[in-house]
Amino acid sequence: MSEIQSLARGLRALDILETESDGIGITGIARRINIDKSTASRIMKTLATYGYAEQSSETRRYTLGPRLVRLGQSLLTRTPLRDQARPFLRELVTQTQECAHIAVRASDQVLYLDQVEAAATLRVSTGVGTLAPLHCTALGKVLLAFGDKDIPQDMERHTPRTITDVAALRMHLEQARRQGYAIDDEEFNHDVRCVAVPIYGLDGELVGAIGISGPGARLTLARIHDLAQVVQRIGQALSDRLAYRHEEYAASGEEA
Amino acid sequence: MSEIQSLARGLRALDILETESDGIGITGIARRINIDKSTASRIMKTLATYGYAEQSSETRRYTLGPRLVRLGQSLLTRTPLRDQARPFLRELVTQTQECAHIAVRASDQVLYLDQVEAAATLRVSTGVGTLAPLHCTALGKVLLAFGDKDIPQDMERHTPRTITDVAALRMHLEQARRQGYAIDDEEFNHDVRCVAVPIYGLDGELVGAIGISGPGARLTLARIHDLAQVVQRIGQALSDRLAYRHEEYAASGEEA
DNA sequence: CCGTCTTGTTGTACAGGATACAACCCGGTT
DNA sequence: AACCGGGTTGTATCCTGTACAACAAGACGG
Repeated sequence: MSEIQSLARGLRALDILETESDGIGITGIARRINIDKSTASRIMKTLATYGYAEQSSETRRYTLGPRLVRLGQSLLTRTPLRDQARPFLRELVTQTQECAHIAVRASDQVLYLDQVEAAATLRVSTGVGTLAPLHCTALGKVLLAFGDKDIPQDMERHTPRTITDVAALRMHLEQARRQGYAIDDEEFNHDVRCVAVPIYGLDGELVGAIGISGPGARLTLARIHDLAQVVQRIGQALSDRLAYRHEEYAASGEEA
Repeated sequence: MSEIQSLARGLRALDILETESDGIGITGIARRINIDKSTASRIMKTLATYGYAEQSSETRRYTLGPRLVRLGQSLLTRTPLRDQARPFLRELVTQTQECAHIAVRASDQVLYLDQVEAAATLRVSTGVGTLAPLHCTALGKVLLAFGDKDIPQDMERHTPRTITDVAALRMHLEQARRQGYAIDDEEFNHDVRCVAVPIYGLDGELVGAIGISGPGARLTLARIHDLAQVVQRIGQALSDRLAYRHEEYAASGEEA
């Protein structure tokens, strides 16, 4: 009633296409979402006519369509944050030799907007566009601690160290707020630690988070608190930059 | 009959969201696609539950959802071409001082996978993910001339110089094939010229095109034929690299 | 503070459209 | 030629998407 079936099926089909990088046929899709192949055929045809899917003319198999590139790109570049942050991410990598990430909040998850990878062979790489939980990532905890929205209900456990108790998390966030940064001590992935700090916009409101992550052996707890200073400094610089840009806007855009 | 109405409406809604960067309300969407607001409400709710749209909890307005970032990114990174090509694009920019692009064919259009911008103040910038016609762009004509698929039927006119006659285009492509590169002489945008060459994969099949574009004043017809040599050299280097990489893959057998 | 207007959500009855089944087509294989 | 797996197209049925209306919640202006 409140969810439109055929639309939902089309979206699920897109989800399936994402997992099948070599393309998938009508029959395969029909099986995966338990519908008749004739229905699947019409769904895919509709997706194709709007550019959301594409059908190879020879193998007849479907893949993701070019339209999605544009939509995704449009969303990424929409927030000026991403472009502004790039040089700061790079600086972070050269100073720490670890991978740097920037993320914003998307409903009840962390959305990774961009990353710059470190040169080390062993490194932590999170794909751009990845969604991760708020309660067990450094970036996510920053968004919780320094933002005004509340904590999501379900705190799924990912490792033995994941904080799954609301009260415990609340105290943890309080500490993060005091020290100005949040860390993830193998709470999401085994053997991966992260530090992150908030990024503020022009009016002092939280717009995102920036941080680094690396393998536990290299990013020990002792070292991570040292590196936190570096991350804080660069996060502050980025926030300053964002505020500065805005005044430019305000000055030049006044008469329009 | 062959197109599923409610799915199509959902996709059109996404298209609309792309144009409305500040978000748009239910009523606005309903107006734009001529349906009742109750229907629009349910469509948007479905899109939101699957992450394709997102509703601000305070303004109630909808924007594009985080899911799309991932899908778009997945499609872009799917083809290893893009990552491989980046350094070559950069090299092209330093050698020519013009913007460089890489593109592949997506059904009957050119899909711009990536670009590197030149330093010049006056420059030609085409957004990543942009779709353009095949018959009046240098990249597109390369894909036609060196590929095995046929010429699309409708050749829309964009400038006075656009080639709109099939026979004329066929001859034009024949010439491009002979000289090894294609040019766009203000056939798509006024005062913009481009040169492009094919990129071949491991088995010698066409995988894409790479080229540069710039303002007509700087990229004169005389100069463009000189620069074609540079583009050809770099295109060749990229093709070699792709072939080489493939043998690496086969040898090392990359992990999941 | 109260009407009024706009905007979003939810019930509900109806009919229009999505669905499943079957027939058909097309390439590849035996 | 017969067979088989996979895709497309008709068609009748009934489900589901749709429009209308009522409701809720702000936003405004008097």
